[in-house]
Amino acid sequence: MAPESDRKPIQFNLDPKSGVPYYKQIILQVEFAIADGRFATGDQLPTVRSLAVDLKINPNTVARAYNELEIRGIVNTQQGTGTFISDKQIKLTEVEREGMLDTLVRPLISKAASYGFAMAEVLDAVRDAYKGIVQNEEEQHDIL
Amino acid sequence: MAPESDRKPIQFNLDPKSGVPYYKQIILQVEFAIADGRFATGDQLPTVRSLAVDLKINPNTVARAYNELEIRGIVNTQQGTGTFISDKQIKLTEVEREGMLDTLVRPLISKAASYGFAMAEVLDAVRDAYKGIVQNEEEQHDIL
DNA sequence: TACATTGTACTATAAGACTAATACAATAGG
DNA sequence: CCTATTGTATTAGTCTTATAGTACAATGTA
Repeated sequence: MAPESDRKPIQFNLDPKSGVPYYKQIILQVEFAIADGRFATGDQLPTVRSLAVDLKINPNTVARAYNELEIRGIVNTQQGTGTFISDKQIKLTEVEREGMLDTLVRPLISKAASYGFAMAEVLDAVRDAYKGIVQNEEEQHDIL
Repeated sequence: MAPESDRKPIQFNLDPKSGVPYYKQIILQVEFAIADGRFATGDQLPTVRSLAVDLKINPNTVARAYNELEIRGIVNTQQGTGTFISDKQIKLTEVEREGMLDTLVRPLISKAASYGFAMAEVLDAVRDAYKGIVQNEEEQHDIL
């Protein structure tokens, strides 16, 4: 067989000492890989079993991560076939998008403000973080 | 001038169904009250016991919340006296501040990006959230 | 000192989170 | 159809979290 041996298969790795549960580490790595372009629409994720073997954990743990990703609409999964990055990168209404953003941003702001961070500082930090992500992108000019 | 007794004592309330643990709800409410000016430097928080009675929970749960707040440097606590909003609103070095912000911002960005939110959208959301907070402020050190 | 007020320590327990073992079910392809 | 491959379901074990009960210790003040 000529599998995807020529495509860099994306390196997952787990840090058992981090305190962050395995399934969450997987979710984060997938999210991040999408964000910086290492995963694109339609790409197949490693199979539940292969990734489980690779990471030396139980398949169920991988499955759980994939499941949450599917619930969030980030991946599509089909039994017998595999799990793939969602074609229609999240289908939310504008209202839902706003709400989602608010949900993500609000706790951050609450904490940042009580720590005395000025709005400008937070804005800069956000810009910096995005800069780090966009470095790998090529034809994703306007995410807007 | 208004002594503490007729200053609105800040209304705490808990939502048992939210899934968010009590002690975290208390922490968040204190953080938020600081952020929007309802708590200012030097203010005394309700005593462990009084708040426990008020919320109908165990004093230890309140104590835990106050403890975490103290660890973060947000309040000062003295046995026999009470718990107070920290005078020196967090004493972090610049390096620590940067690291802290990064820690707060990074997960947000990772998620926002994988949901397809553009940087500009996130920036707007941050501005909006800060606007909501600043409404109550008056002569508070300018958040720039 | 005496005492009321404040936070703290220790312990117990119930609930939930996390992972794994194992067996099941759907799909693709010969 | 078979069968290998994929994800799924069920169950259980272990650990951590969250809260409470109860007793202790420090502080301020008369």
